[in-house]
Amino acid sequence: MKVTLKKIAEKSNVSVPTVCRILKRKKSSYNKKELKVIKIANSLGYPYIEYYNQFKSIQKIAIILKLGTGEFYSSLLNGFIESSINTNYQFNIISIVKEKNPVQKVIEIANQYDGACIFLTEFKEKEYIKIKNNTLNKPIISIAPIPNPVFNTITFDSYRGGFLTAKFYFENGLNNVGLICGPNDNTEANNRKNGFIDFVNSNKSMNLNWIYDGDYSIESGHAAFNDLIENNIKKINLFSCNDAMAIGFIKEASEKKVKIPEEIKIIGYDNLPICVNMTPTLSSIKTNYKKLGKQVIFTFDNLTNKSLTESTLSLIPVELINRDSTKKL
Amino acid sequence: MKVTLKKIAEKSNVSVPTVCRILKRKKSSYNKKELKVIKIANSLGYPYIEYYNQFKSIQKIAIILKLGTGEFYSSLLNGFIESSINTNYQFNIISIVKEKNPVQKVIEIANQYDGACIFLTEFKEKEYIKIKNNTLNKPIISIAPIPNPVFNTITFDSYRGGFLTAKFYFENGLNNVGLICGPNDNTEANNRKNGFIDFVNSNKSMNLNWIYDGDYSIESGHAAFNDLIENNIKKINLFSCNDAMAIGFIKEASEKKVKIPEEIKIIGYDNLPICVNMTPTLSSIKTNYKKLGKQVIFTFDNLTNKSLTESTLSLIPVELINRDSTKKL
DNA sequence: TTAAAAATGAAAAAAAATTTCATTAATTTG
DNA sequence: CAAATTAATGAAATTTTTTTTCATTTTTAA
Repeated sequence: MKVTLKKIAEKSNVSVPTVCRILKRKKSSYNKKELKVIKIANSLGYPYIEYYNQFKSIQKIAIILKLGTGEFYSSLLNGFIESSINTNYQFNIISIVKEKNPVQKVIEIANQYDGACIFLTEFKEKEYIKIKNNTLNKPIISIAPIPNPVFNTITFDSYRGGFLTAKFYFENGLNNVGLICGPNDNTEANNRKNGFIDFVNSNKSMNLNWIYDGDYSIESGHAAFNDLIENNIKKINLFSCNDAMAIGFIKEASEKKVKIPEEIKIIGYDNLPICVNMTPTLSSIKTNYKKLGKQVIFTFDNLTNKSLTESTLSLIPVELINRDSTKKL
Repeated sequence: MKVTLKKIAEKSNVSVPTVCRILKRKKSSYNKKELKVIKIANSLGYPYIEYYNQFKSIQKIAIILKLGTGEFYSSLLNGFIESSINTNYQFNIISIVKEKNPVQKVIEIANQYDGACIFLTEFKEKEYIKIKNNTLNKPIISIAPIPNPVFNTITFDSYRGGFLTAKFYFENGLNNVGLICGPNDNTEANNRKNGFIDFVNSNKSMNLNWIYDGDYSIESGHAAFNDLIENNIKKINLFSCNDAMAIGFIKEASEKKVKIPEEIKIIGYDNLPICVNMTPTLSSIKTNYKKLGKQVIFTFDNLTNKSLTESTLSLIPVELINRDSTKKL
């Protein structure tokens, strides 16, 4: 049923004109009676309440992702939230898992908010186009890269991250390298891998002697170590495409008494807080999610203020943090 | 400006009556033209659109917390999200940090959603009462315990967790115990501590030989270890009120070549995924956040279906997971 | 090709919101 | 403390918005 002033008036024991006046008048402070009427109107769901519109400068943005366990998600979300402090943006984190129709769900959510920031690595061009066509006028940003971005995309320079890792080994005379890949349908994981491989291939002195296909999980880090041993490789310098797999790898190595960094060196990706509380501490590629969030907010400002332009791809730089897992001996 | 059918009609090149008919009619499927009108109405912010009301069975609940880094938050949120799969509830995670007036912020957020679930450990009775008085009719649940709950509160049986830990040491003949506390203004942390202390005090054979005041951070785990060494304690069985401090403690012990569990045994709290990927693996109190989420949803169902009753306190049981950090030698 | 059904917009009707205005209540001033 | 001023209120009138009626047009089905 539609909410009318009449109903609000009845509930609050004042006349319709009084309700009308209270709800449409903008004031800096409201007395008890006015607040009572406003509350009743709000609880009935009356849509035109100036009192609430006064605070409406805040943009509610949906951060849509597939949440999982592990420190990565806390770091990601925490950086994002930090970037929104003292801005007009309020980030609402919404996790979609096991949805029959995730595209439809994203469309519904985006339409309910003032904008959306999507981090769904399994979406491809087709899915994004469908979202775009059904969310007219909503500012939408993606933070998961795809080869041909439909929306403005802001992501880390993953290729550069992989590249820096290989470069580090090269510059330290460590030419015998190996790679633990992430999910191969994940563009970002592929970029990390490609940056590493491209550097190695461009330097004749370097040799990529082992590759393992992981899936970003700690368990695939365990499996990676066991695969390495089965292949009888004793000394190697590794790049794990995320920290979780590196953590699993180190745990397994520690149990099997294989020494890191003496025998095997390893560099992870994400620079999770746990990196400094492992033994050995884990070298990793640092991605600054607060920086990413700031760029997202900057882009939202441009999207809402100006007209929608072509979808650009912004790459936030990353850096290698050198710790004990790659210590020189 | 108020959105009227006239404006929608102008934008979509149809007459006012046609717009009216499209927006008020409930249908199972809509043709292209109808969808166009609905989209324009929606983009202009017209509030009475049946199309959207059809999906409105979904309850949007705000999960309000102070997000931080570390695996704990991922585990918490992930359990919550999992519990909402295939229900009528959509959880929206909103982190409030560095707010000048967090109480006012919570009130605003709660009023914008169909309900709220608050996890703000620094709030006390006074704050909750203010929230209650300004969010008439909104179902609100707290998952942070306070001594005298204002809202329905659902939380883990932290006291029991501490109790179980002490009991475990006692049953294994380990009577020389110590404690790393959490923030002392945090009711839940105090409950964990009290459960442990109360069991120890009720058993004359047990001795609480060392207490350290931590703050839940990894760093305070480092500090705790150094304090233990300064006090010249070599052998002890510890309960750390969360995993993060236990992780910091173990890291510091490993650097200083103090062996766990040979010299010191330690049990954490939260059972984070990292527990099984540390060396040694960390014994911990397991809190099942999916269970907690299910109970929250169950309570929401009761709050919305029936009238608001007194605020009850539900305690979800916890269990001790025994791993290498407390291994018998 | 024709008949029936559906969709449309002009006009009318109904409903809702807003303004006017006289009355009453509250506050300020002498 | 009383008079004067100001503010708040609701009935009635007015305006705006929504909804229905109905004749016409368009689409679909036979």
